[in-house]
Amino acid sequence: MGKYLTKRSEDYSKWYNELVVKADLAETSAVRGCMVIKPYGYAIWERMQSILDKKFKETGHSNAYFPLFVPKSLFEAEEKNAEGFAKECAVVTHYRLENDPDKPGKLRVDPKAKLEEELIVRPTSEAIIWNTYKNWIQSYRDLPILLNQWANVVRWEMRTRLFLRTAEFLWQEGHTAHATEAEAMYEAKQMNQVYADFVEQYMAIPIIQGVKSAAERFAGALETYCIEALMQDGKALQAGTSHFLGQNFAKAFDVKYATKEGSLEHVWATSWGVSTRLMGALIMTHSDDHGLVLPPELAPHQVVIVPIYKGDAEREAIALAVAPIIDALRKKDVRVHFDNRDTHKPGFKFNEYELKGVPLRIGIGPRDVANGTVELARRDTLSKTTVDQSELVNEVTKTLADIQQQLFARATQFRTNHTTEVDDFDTFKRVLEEKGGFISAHWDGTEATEIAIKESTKATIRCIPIDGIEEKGSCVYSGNPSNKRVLFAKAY
RNA sequence: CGGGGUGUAGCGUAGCCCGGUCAUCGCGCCUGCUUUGGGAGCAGGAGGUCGCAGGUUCGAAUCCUGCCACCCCGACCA
Repeated sequence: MGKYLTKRSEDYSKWYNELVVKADLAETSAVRGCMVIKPYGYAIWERMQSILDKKFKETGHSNAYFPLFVPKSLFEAEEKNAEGFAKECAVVTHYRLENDPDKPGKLRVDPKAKLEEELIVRPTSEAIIWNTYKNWIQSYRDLPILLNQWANVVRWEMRTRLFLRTAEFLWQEGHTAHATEAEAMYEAKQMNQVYADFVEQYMAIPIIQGVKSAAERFAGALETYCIEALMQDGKALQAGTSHFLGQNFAKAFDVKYATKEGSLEHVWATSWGVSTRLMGALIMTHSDDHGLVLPPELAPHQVVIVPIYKGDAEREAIALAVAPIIDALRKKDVRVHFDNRDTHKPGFKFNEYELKGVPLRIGIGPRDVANGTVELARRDTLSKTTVDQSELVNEVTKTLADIQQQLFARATQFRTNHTTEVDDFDTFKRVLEEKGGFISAHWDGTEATEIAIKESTKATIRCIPIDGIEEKGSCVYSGNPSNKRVLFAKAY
């Protein structure tokens, strides 16, 4: 176990926070419940952004930007949405400070500068966007509108945690308007699939696609599609959601279009988003007691080269030997970093890059220069091999692909081992307590049962899997008939 | 917002019950020499309004009151 980290089994929560800080990803900000994302953490987020952005463009979307502030009257227009977020809104009430006459050198809020209407700092942008769409849509010719925005949002949570639940977070939110219900439904499902592909193929995190129960549904949605992942401590994490909003927002903001036939109809809507919470999923899925483990597809540096030398002469000789290696790797689009700092020893660097999760490390010293070899070390297995320099590029690209695949396989195996089919409530409680993970069980479909189970066990329905098999059974709690299993878990 | 806990150097901490050479130790940082294939060693050095504000006292990191911040557990949540 790494000497920087607390053993996971003892206190996962502390382990996670320490890891985030030690791996130089983020720290707690002076602002309550917010976080500072540090350069290394942000570099990972940028990789996610660029990959997702490309996928959004490929599915016909464009980026745009809408205001941070939402006038209260707009915010409250869609009642369910407003009610859902009301308890966690930051509100701007004034627009000016002045010198405090009682405390020299201090400022106070100028009471004369009270806003006539309060501004809500967006917790999500449906309201401000649909108020804008109203002006953009008159005819079926104006549809569909397929927009995404990269933005920050604020939700004044009671308790916060780096990456998983911060008062301010970064995300993307897609907001689309369609002429027909079928089109909007297709869009909502399509974007959930985009998320699923991204998280599995790039982040190497296996997910379950499903729909939310009514109680867990997004405020204002008719259907919420989601991807659910399982963390190493046996708790579930909602990694992304895509909502079919029906005509709720169109009705609330009076957005109608003229059909080909000349009638006026409300438009159909979707919204979908993933956030910096995905960083939390990444950390909690792959990391071990030596630190972060990054899948090669996301790692800002896929390979780090650490030189080993005594004195300036050796240092220069190794730099000369390294130069063609870097060139060859970059030609194959491998993101490679040569850490030639003279201020830290090799052993220190080895540990530093393990902590930061760099997938592959190349060590090269005088011995290697003489033999035409390098030492290649894998982060995921911590194994080391000696590789001929002539074979290096092939070996690196092959190994990176293998690491990507192995991480996914390992996480999938973990989830399989921690998914339990259960048919009676005593077993349900025992499995949840002793083993954790997903519990696949029959549910009678009522909110009353869902609430009762939650109150008794703290487990919630994470999703109703979309590829679930029809199967006759009886509800694990009420015994009433059910035709499909759903996934329960304790969640973040 | 309810319950519990913690605030001492950049980080982690001892001291607090029992007020008085107690501001302790480790990491990190700086300088020099030796080192460099898994977190270097030795020597020297810098760094602190003991969370903030009051109070008690001859004297407060220590006792009392109030406030603030953070962490954990609830409720809430991407």
